[in-house]
Amino acid sequence: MLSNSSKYAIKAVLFLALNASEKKKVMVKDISEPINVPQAYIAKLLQSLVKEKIVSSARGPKGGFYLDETNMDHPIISIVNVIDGEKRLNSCLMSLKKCNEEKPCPLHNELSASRAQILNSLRSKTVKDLVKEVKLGNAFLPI
Amino acid sequence: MLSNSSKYAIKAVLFLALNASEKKKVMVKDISEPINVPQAYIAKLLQSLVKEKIVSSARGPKGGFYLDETNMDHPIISIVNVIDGEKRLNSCLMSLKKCNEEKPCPLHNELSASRAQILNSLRSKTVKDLVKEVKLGNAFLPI
DNA sequence: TCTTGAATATGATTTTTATCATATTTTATT
DNA sequence: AATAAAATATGATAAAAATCATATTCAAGA
Repeated sequence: MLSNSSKYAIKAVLFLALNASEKKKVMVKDISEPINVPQAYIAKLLQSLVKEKIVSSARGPKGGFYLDETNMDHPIISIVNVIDGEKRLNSCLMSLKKCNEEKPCPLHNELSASRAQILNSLRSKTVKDLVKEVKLGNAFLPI
Repeated sequence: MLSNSSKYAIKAVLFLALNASEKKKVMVKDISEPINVPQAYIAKLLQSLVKEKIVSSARGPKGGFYLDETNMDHPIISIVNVIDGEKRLNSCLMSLKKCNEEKPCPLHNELSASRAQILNSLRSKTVKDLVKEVKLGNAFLPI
């Protein structure tokens, strides 16, 4: 459903949300280690996110990555869309081209509710929402 | 969530359930075309399924693939397990190694219900169940 | 028993995804 | 201005997934 890259990207964004700020930017090597993703790899992903304004960055000394207020309000799905593209989440579980509500595939009726629920969560939950859960102690960000 | 290969395999199995029988075996080329999957590719997938007794086959003239009664009773998840391996469906959405009920990742609480629901469907619905839906006209098997 | 039609076994190729490496650009600090 | 510290751009390599090709084995029918 989600590529490895998307999962890594989500982890990195949440890590930044919890550990960085405009005052305290964090550089790639200090992100890659705690979230356990190769440095050059996460660097590339972060660059894509910066280009789409999901993440903020600054170069040079004292530079690094961080999230500003508007970054915090992005829904999780926007991360996935940047990394995996929009269509990945929209393909039928059985990848039947014609599968839809009128002509559902045999798994459609069975799975569409859960699928919709997942999409809805990814669409409605923002970075800020998830961070709040971690801060409240209802969720954790382990490796 | 499911690989292309798994989706193809499910399609092929359903196609066989609907169009083949011990009396009327269907050969690869007559499967690959209607389900729109390359012949050599689906052949390989079918071979794996035969080896695990999800699908039946016979070689030589009048040979081909088909499902017998016990084949029809397999849950859909067994197809996925053969093609993708068991762990694919069991990895955390964020691929955190330590994510579980006690230490849920920030998406866990949000998504685990839907995930469980999907797994449950794949586990409980058999080939026969899905075929029945198609025969009743509640579902369709288009390309 | 010979021929032919089918699956099967095996492995090669291509494409996609994941990963690694490095030269370039920008910016704070001296 | 010069230096050094960071991201950025670009592209190379590796691994995995998808696809293609073919020689072998088995079974039916003549």
